[in-house]
Amino acid sequence: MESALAWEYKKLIDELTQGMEKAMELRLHLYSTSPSEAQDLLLQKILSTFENALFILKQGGTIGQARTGAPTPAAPESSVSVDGSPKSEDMNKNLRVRRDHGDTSKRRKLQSTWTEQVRVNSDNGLEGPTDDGYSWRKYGQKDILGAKHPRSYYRCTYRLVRNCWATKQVQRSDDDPTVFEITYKGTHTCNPFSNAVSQPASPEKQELEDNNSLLKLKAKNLRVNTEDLDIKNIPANFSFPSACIDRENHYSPISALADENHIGTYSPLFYSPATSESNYFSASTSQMTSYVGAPMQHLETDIAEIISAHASTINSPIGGMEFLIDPVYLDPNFPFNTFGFFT
DNA sequence: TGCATTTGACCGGC
DNA sequence: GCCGGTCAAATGCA
Repeated sequence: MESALAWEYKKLIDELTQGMEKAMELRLHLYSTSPSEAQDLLLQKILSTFENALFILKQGGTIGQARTGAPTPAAPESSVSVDGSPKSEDMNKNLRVRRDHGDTSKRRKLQSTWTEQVRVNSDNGLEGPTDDGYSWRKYGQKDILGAKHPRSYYRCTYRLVRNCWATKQVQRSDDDPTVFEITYKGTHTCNPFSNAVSQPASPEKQELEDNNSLLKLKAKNLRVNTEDLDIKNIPANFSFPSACIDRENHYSPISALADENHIGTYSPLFYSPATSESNYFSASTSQMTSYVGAPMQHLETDIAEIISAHASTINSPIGGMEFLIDPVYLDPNFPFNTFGFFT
């Protein structure tokens, strides 16, 4: 009896996942023909419906708890530790200032984790898995015992400036080098509502805002990518716009990809070009930085101390909203007419 | 020059 | 003591 239920449960998830993947494919095709905003919105709603259903299933019906129960990102280790006093042993060694790993590991323990496998097509020169819509910065690589390939560690680019503690690990499969196992840890909080720092409008961003067809621009990028998928020598600097930036711009054409983080069951469809497994992500970071117009490293190192104390406070009510990036999730009172949101 | 990546060292858990 | 995960200085790149 239980096994039958389990089978039905699994079947249901499979079906929903398949439906979601097909919707994603449809979106991909749609973007190759410059979709209208209404079409895009409709697709987002379709995807959100699938996401909701999958999420509810996976959470055993405790969607509310799951959404709000996602670990609220803890504040950075404190403003003191960012530039803070080095530990004595460090002082005795090479003067490197280190953070309190204890807090980090505690936070990691609290974070939700899920894994997905992504196959890439090495024939067309794509050696890395997908750009999942977020902006990642690589912060480490390790040789793993028993693994043929090193594991790469990524964290959200906006970790400190927006207190977003999402990380992911990417490991190339031993058996099939075209398969990457991506482990996500934590959820993104780098949405527009959690702006701890108001980003100055860069010329590019202003141009985007002045240009009333941000959507078309995004679609154009998407179209370029889909075309490039069919050719070799894909421009190394191409990638999808980041969902973070999309959110910054109040637009999330790939929000479903972003939300896959909360589903983790279907394979993303968008592949980023890459030269190696260690740098295949976030080819769009420079592109995105141009949107943001903020020197991230400086923000991280210089402003982090300033904002870190406030970020948790600012973000705390937002932490539970990290699943709300799709309209379906949004509170009815959410200001859809916010500048640039679906406009 | 600014930013992302690389890489060796460090830390906590087991 | 080993190992995975993270940090941050050094390096590379546009």
